[in-house]
Amino acid sequence: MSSVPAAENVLRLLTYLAAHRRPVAASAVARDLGLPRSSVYHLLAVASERGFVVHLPAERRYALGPAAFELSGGYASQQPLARLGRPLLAQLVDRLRESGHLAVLHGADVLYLVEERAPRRPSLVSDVGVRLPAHLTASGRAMLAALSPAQRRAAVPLPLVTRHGDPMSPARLHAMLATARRTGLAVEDGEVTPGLASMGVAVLDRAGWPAAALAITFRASDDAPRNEIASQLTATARELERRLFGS
Amino acid sequence: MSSVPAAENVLRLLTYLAAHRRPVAASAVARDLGLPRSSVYHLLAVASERGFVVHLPAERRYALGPAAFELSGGYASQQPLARLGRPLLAQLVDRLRESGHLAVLHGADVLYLVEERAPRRPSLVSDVGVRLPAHLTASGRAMLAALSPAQRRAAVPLPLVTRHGDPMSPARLHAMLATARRTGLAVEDGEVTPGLASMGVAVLDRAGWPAAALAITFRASDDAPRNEIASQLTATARELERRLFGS
DNA sequence: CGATAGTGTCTGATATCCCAGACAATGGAG
DNA sequence: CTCCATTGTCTGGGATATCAGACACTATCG
Repeated sequence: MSSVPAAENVLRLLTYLAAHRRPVAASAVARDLGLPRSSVYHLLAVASERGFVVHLPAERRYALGPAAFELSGGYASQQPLARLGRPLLAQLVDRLRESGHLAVLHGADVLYLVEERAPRRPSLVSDVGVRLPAHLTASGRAMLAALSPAQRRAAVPLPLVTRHGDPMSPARLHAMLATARRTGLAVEDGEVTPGLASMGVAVLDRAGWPAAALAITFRASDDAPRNEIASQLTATARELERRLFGS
Repeated sequence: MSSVPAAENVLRLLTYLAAHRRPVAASAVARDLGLPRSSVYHLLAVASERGFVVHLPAERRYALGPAAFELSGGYASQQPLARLGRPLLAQLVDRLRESGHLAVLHGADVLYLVEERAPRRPSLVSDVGVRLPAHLTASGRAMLAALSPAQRRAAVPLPLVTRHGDPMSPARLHAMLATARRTGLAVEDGEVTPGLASMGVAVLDRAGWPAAALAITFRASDDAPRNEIASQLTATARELERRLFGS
């Protein structure tokens, strides 16, 4: 425990609320975070005053407030990745008429920073600010492929499971990542959303570390223009690297 | 000051970082938040451990981290507005081929929750998680128009200024809001971004309070299909009301 | 290069925050 | 309706978090 426990606990509270798809009861917070109930009320009170939490008295529950949401705007401004990546991704999506996103690796997951939806395409499961396990997504695989073996071991938790909780073979992931390393392209086909496939390309920094990945999501049909997508996606990732890191 | 000052201060820290477009030095945090320097380092340390802040040693500055960004995903999930509004806005944007957004009123500002960019349209100034003064935007005007006079007085700070810092007449805003009230439509023309205009319609709850506004941004030319935009926008706002609040 | 200002880390005494617990209010089930 | 569980609010003493300050390190400027 840190030297500023109240500060740490309020951050744990926000993280907890963000992980829940529904507003949460104070007693659940106390139980799940292992904090005294009265302390939780204090934290909720101060977080409410500051706009990070809203109390829903009718439901006797708490949810994140506008100030929590607003951090995303600040993050996006401070992060060159999102700021420089967005217009490039927008152009790519306009050209290909398929939806795309920019994601970063965060622990064992990918975190989606930018999403560009193409016309007549559904909103993606990869909503901004949402996480998915890296090993299940094209973006995640592209980035994992670019890590050193030690980094990869640290990033990927065992045992591996699919999106539905079934076991997944490490050898299968290993083979996919080897292919991604060789071709520069990572793929995902129907594993996140049936009927949809994705291609991902890592955006590497000067040290070869995957700072991000760009991906395009398309219908998994036989006539999908995979070669076109692959070459445009790769060119866009290279351009983003150039803008971010110089070349 | 609250009964949990460390919790409050770490939230103030996050708010401060979110308000800065660039990473920030610890000494600036201490100075501007009026906190002891050593306390700031403690807060930054715990926020870093929890992923809410990242330290950029090369610049000797601090920025928001991925956990801060991730709160936006949680917020969007918990908020029916964003969840139910996004697909409706997506359809509207696909139909009109113009970009649109969904915003809420927060203090004197609008806060953008959802943005849908149309093909070949620029990324909007109204990036998600960003604020603009309500009185300058179509969404904000639509919502201000729907407030009671007392609520409006509380929401709109005087003196009014334009985006470039010039004075703006309260009588002019008053006239615009009266028109918006009469027609159900609020407009903004070149004031946020030269050459671009927006139309906004408020989404009212059962008590007639503006829970949100939908807006469409388009080129401010004489041949813009304003009537088409107006009727589609209004229909979408009514549908969102129906889905959120029943009718 | 040296001087200076700023950054980061650490310390410890004392003021204050945190926790356990009590009580009031509310909601739901039988 | 009563009973019980849950939610929300409040209290106060002792453990500990906080603040002022010291020191080491780093970057910049003349």
